[in-house]
Amino acid sequence: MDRIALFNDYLHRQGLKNTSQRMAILERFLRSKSHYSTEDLYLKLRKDHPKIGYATVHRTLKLLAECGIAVELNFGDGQTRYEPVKADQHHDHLICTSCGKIIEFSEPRIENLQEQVARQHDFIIHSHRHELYGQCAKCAAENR
Amino acid sequence: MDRIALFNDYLHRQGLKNTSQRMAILERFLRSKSHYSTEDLYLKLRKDHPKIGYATVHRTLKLLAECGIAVELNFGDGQTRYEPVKADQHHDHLICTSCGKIIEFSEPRIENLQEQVARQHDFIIHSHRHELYGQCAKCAAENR
DNA sequence: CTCAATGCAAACTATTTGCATTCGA
DNA sequence: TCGAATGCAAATAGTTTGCATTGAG
Repeated sequence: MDRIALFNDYLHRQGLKNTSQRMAILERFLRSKSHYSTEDLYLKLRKDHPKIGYATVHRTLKLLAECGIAVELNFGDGQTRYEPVKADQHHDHLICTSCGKIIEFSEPRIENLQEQVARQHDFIIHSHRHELYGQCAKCAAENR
Repeated sequence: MDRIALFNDYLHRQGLKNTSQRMAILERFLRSKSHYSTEDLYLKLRKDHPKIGYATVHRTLKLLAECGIAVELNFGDGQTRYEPVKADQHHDHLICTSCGKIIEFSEPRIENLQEQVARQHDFIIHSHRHELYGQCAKCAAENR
């Protein structure tokens, strides 16, 4: 089941409605390569769908996060970002604090260790956030 | 050098001044066992120092973060929290999304893997954030 | 038809800032 | 004395909400 079907399914189960706005937002969101703040996505959508309001984008992103299609990310700059969940390839982030570049990484050995830690504390992990902040090669070279 | 001396030193190097408010804030902050939001700390301080303003607490916490005495934490609830850095024992967090309980953990093997990942991407890590969200044993039992 | 969704503007919340006054060095 | 710090109030920024209208089922 693809994510569009999954969303429709979720809406139906919750007694919510499938609107053209929601579809447009989801569709555009899924095409994203990077991380969208509500505003980013709102601005992108304006081009093809100038009538979609900011609040609708915001509410739809919340919905997508609820049903597991999106994850909320918070890099500490006071902006919440959303990114499509790829069930098959979980990843975390390296964030360059100089240029803002975001690199994705995934490291199964870290995930394993997380599970070990959780078990030690009788804790059941539902999600996690793992971000490494620093400088990318380019910025490190420039600031020399 | 303890952290009070370290702060004084930092202030002096930056041409800033050591005030009674800053000392009171630092002192109270260091006694904290948990994580303070600006407001938390402001309220605690009101008892003994009713004249200290919110903005001063906020600005001092920023200063403490700058000089490495505090770290900013962001658990995604829209509140920035600060916690004293313990140079000797870095740790990350397990956060119960049911009761809000926060458990600290540290796992050197994860830190090592982080370094490996960074190296692979020509990245220099300055700091990181690693949080595991889920349910603690108690909440998991209750919600059954 | 009915109730959820939308779009707009207004409300909120946490954070940050401007400024007159106070105070440390 | 001089510039930094303070406390207050006001400004911002991001997020969320109320409500009249629209539209899906």
